[in-house]
Amino acid sequence: MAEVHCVDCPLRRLPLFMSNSAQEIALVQSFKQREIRFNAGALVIQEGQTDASLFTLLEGWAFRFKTLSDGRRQILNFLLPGDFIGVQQKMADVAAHGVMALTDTVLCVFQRAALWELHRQSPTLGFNITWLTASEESLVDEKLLSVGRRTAEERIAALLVQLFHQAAARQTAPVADGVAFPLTQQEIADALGLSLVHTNKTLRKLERRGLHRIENGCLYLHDEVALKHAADMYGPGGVGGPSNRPLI
Amino acid sequence: MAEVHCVDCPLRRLPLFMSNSAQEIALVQSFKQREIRFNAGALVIQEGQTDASLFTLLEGWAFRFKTLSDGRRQILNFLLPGDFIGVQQKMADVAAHGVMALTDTVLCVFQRAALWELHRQSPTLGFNITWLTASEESLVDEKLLSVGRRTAEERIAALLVQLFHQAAARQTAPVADGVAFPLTQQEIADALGLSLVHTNKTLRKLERRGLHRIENGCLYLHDEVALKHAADMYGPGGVGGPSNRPLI
DNA sequence: CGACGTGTTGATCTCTCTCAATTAGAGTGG
DNA sequence: CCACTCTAATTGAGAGAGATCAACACGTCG
Repeated sequence: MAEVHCVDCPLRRLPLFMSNSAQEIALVQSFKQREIRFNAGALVIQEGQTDASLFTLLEGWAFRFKTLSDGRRQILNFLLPGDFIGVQQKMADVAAHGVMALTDTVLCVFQRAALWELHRQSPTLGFNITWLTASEESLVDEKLLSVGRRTAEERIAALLVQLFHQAAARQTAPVADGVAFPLTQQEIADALGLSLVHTNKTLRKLERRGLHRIENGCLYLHDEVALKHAADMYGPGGVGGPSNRPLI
Repeated sequence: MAEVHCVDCPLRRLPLFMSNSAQEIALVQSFKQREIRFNAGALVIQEGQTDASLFTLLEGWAFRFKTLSDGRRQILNFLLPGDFIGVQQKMADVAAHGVMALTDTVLCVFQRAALWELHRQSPTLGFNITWLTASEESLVDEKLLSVGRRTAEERIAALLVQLFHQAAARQTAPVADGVAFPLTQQEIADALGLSLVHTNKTLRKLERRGLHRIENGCLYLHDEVALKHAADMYGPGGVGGPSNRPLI
């Protein structure tokens, strides 16, 4: 149960993340309080909670979500190792979102003042936080385009392509040509604004057409070009391209 | 055509915005290059453009949007005076969004390096930029909930309530109990992921029920409680509540 | 005065939702 | 080892919210 020192953070070994100076790493370390584990399905942050801690996702997947009073749920985006959690809770004047663990997860917990102190003591890390926040917004933008204007088939195809790249960029041990994919169809549905049943039917249709396969919690893209075409995605479409991203 | 000095920025007189120190204002001023005007409908930033300037919206309304190859358009959020424009363009590794002027607008133009320099030279302003970015993301989150999980009627009601508060908070001269509302129904439709026709029908239904009225480019909420109820909004639901927001 | 943008309304059509039922796998307890 | 239970995936059938098509009204503007 030994906690990782930030210097030895396994995430820093991934090519996705840019390297920090020893000084920056020490600063981040000084704000780390502890690690905390959540089981799959556990609520990390409750909707409406405004005094949540700051977290960094170290292991596992989670997601941000919002719900309506009758239980309808919208998943805002998925969180993967290296993602920063809890910036909005301290800022928002509109009701905040919840965060739920999708798999068993390990999080690094930072004291609440860290957000400000990082800005104050290191402009570079402060800038990185802005970068991460803006970058997460881009993901939500993309999802809003999907949910607002794409058909069910296009939405599913877009999600598969995007998550594949997000997951691949954080994968330490490449599992053949597939990536770990722990989502249930209900979660896919809630992320895309679709019903469970229609999500299933559309997913099967794409699978029968040979574009992808989901098996034993792994996602394989058999025809990424066709998927991107089906999704009307003509950009790079993935996170983790040429440029690196900050790690706090 | 005299350009405003940041010290005399009319926006600072609004109760919505928190006050900055003279030093901070001078710093912001030092990065201001000029003002620029756009006519209604003009493209401020093109989709995919990654070298755009930074702007602050001084007068008028604009919106951020994304489109698919066949022209389907999703409006991501509306921009009102005081909003900061262009942070994502410098950060995103996914294709960026466009920005279009909704009315005739005046923008303050900042040099591109300002984003980093503000962080470097003033942790407070750097923190404010993070705040603004996170706050904008909250708006997109809320819209994603609408588009993904609310019915057409709920979406329209939610949008009316939200825009009413956003507009009211920036209004200098209160126009009776209404606020300026320059949106066409097409733009409302594109913001909510609905068709123009269905938007019109739903809008009329709410209007006939006496919940609101749109007349001569002004929006009046006749029964805000009922609208919030119709929208399934139980939080404060508005931007610009008790706490002030930064102005860059 | 005609062209154009915006708003309005009616009539279909269809994509997606809801309801219902079945299968398969993983645990659990007797 | 075998019922029993629970969750997740799957498939069919019918219903409905919202899309599309088509007309028309109204104001502005060159």
